[in-house]
Amino acid sequence: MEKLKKRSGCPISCSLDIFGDKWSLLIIRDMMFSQKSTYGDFLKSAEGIATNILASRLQGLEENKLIEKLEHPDSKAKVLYKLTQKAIDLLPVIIEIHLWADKYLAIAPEVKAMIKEVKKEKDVYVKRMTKELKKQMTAETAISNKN
Amino acid sequence: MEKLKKRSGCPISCSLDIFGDKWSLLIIRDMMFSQKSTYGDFLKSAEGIATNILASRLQGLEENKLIEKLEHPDSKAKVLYKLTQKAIDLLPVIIEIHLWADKYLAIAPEVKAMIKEVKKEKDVYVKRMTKELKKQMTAETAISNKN
DNA sequence: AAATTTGCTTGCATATTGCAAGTGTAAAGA
DNA sequence: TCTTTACACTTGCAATATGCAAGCAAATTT
Repeated sequence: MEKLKKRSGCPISCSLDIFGDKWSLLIIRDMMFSQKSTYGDFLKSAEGIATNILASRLQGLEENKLIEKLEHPDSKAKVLYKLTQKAIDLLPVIIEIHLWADKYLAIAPEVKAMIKEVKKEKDVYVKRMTKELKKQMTAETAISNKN
Repeated sequence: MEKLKKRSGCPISCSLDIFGDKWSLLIIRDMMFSQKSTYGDFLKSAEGIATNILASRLQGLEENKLIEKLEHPDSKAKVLYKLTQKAIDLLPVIIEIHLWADKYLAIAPEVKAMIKEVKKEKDVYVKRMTKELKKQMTAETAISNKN
């Protein structure tokens, strides 16, 4: 259980209160770029998140309306996590981090193709990707509405 | 003392390893937008960082070459912290966070003017601001070179 | 010479993280 | 049907990080 404390009215501070940790943006990244959508999917990611931390981050993201829990079409045992528009709109932030990292850090070769594409036409890329994510978003309905 | 562990080759993950916490970006924000440059300045910020945390974050930022320690022109008792180009190039990330926060969070009225300006002409704003920060950057010389 | 400013460090209580193991329900296999 | 297995967590506990208050040394001011 995390507290929804607001340290100030600063937009950066408020934003960091929501996703300013080492894991939240990685979950969103997985959902945006790797079509991951279940608890098990997130556990498989390279960084190796602990199960309890994943649970707590998913809860935080849901509380902050960045993700929604859906019933999985394949099985009742599974839970399908979906990005909200609020999270999709973090794409520009995530893209800018990519560009910065590309400039200053040593990054894995497999992501360089995407970054190259972004560098060519950033706005076009963001718009296209946003549209695509929105399409995925509107595909199913939430179970949390049933409560 | 923080460890420089890299969880993966992902640009987001690597970036979060550097500034993915609740304080680092706030220090950079203070240096970018409020001309803060000393330890005492950072302590005065609205969010209320603890002295030991501030010291540890400044050290981390320096280790990651986002800031440099300079001797303060006014006094030997003071230390002047300065942004590097690497940190200045985080401006687009910070701007995008502002835009996202403006859309989804309740933010203080005093920052709305700046956001409005950004929304009008983002690229122009970023370029102008970057130039200005760079000008400030090239004004003094580092003391860490003396070691 | 004494008091104050400045930039930290130190000690300690509390909170968060990470790891390993366990739990409950649903689905799949025998 | 009975038994595994899959899945999404929860729990306990050790390790680490954070937050608060106090302390401290060097530089500056009074």
